[in-house]
Amino acid sequence: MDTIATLAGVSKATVSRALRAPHLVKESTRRRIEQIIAENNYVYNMSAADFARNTTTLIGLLITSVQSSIFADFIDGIESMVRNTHFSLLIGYTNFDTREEEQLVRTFMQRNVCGLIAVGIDEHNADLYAPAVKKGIAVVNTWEYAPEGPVSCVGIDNEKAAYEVTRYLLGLGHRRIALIMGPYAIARRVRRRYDGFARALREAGLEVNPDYVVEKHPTFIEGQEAMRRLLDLPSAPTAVFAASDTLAIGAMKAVRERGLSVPDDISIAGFDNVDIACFVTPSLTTVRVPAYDMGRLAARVVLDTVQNNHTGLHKYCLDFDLILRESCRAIEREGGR
Amino acid sequence: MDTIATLAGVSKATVSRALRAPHLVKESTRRRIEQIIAENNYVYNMSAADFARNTTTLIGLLITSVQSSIFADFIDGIESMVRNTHFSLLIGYTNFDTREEEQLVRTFMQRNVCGLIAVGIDEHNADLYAPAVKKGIAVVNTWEYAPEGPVSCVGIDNEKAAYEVTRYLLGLGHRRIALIMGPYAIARRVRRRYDGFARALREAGLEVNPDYVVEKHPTFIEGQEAMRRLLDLPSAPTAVFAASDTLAIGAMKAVRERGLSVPDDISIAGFDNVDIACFVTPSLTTVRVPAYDMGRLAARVVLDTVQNNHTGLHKYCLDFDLILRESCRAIEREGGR
DNA sequence: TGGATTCATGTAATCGGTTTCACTCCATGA
DNA sequence: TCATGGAGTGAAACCGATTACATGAATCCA
Repeated sequence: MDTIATLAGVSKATVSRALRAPHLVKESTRRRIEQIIAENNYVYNMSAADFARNTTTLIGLLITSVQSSIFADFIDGIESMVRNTHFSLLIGYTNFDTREEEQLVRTFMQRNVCGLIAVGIDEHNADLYAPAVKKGIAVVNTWEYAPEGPVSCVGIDNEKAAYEVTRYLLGLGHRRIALIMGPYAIARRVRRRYDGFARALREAGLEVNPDYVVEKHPTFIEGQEAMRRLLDLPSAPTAVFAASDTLAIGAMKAVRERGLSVPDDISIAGFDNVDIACFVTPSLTTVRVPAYDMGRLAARVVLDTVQNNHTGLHKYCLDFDLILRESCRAIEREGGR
Repeated sequence: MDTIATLAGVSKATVSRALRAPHLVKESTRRRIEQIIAENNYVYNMSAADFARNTTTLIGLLITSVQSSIFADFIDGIESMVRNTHFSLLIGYTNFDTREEEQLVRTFMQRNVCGLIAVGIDEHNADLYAPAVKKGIAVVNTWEYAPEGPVSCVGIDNEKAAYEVTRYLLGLGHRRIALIMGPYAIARRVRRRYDGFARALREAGLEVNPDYVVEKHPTFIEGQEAMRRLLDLPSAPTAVFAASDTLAIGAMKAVRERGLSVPDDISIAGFDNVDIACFVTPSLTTVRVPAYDMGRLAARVVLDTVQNNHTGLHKYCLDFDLILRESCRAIEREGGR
């Protein structure tokens, strides 16, 4: 930059301004500087700038893993906001492990990120993010709408969504309804889905049968395993609410391998509406989670906070949709089994 | 750090060494420093360190998008190597767009990354990475094994894989074989798959029918569209090689919606072996691409180069496997249609 | 026992931007 | 005509680590 300054016959202060605050520099000067920069293929040193300004244009993302495809949508959304800005995205996996999460937050703090986007900041790890908040970093939690939480959030009402799915299954006449979900302890969003499921049953005068609640990591294989276990029960469920499409699709396979049919013998509903949901047979009844929009909005909250110095918390609750397809059917024979 | 130094009764040079090169500091001193750091919740300023050392511990990743699930595996692999190191992963989407790629490389250079991992550095954009190579950044191309390329690479022999799939379909008696693939111009790995497909046909005394080659972006929907087009042909193919599982699964839906059966009426083979491939009905015959290992290895090449100052190019060719499942079948009726 | 070597640490320059403050110049309006 | 103010720019301090070099102490070997 010193070289550029000399060549342009100005001070490096002016060069710096020409790049970061062009409105402070005379039009002609700015153009001269830009030309000289282009001619001398000078590379702006963002590390130096970050250091001098004691902040960066890095946004840290904390996510369990990108495997679940719904998370890919989410990242796409974030990326679409970040693209064409001078911000960049740092990605870190928590692997469903609080230790890793601590480690990542620490790393991101050391890297002086200007924002943090997380999937699942819960009550018990909120204080993990407290130093970041105190430092003025824009922290945004996603997936679960938590109006009372200590950080900004962009999410949906998971309890209500699960409630509505369960209500739908009840409305089809099902009484023996099982739930396959992510590990209960893992995240508030998971617990909220359980809550919604339980509330719908309760309101219908039913109890939650512990045998009908299976906790599994959201993969196809574990969905299959969960369903096998349910099918082995003396009184198998007639409907299954899988709290992710991945689990649902795995469960569908388990049903097929027993020679049974979805939805004739067992109805299955999913959650997420990933792309594949309408390409499996039967196509999957599920809840559309606006993951892409959630990502966009979360990124926007960060950019807003940073660029416009917009302090204060943002709280967004996005809509979900119940998407009815072929995998659920009204129960025909009255009286069960 | 000055504060820590004062409290510990040493110079900040010693503090710095205690953190970055512990072996240079006496055991007792190091422990005292560490304790004081813990007590005073000091946050190491990586920006400052990066600036001082004129390099970073950031690795830039250039990828089209993480949508294709196979890329999620890939990133998982990278992440698994990066985790528990002091390196971090910067992610950037190229969106199948060379402009974006240029922009990203520029940004990553400005951010002073120590390594770049890319999916698809081709002949025509190799010079885009030349400045990075010249600067000493570890650049690793992935997916396609290119022994003669100007950068390190970790990939598979896409030509051979496509050749083997096509040979397999020919071996089942198919003669009217179509190819659905990503946009031809997009990447060498795509062209190589075409080459392998064409070679197998040629060796069997067949010509590539231009109507049988459909270029689509790798999504379910575009796979469905491609298959519809093929089914509308006066002489539809009896087998389809889709150059990604996503396309294949989309194609399977198009077949079903015409009331036809996979594999009874049409055989379909995919590429990638994504998780879902064995959960669809029929399960998908495909090529296993070792995406996770590719990611791990690519990251390892970067870390090796940076940590051990290991210059020179690394070239790795990984194995693929043809995975036979239910979606392909020997043709029964001789003489076609 | 003296010289060489190694270990442990301190001193101070350095990295390349940003930003505050000061200054000049010129247009404006009373 | 002169005070005022804004636009445009420069000088220089500053950010917080790293690291080359220097120094003193301890250890080793002949």
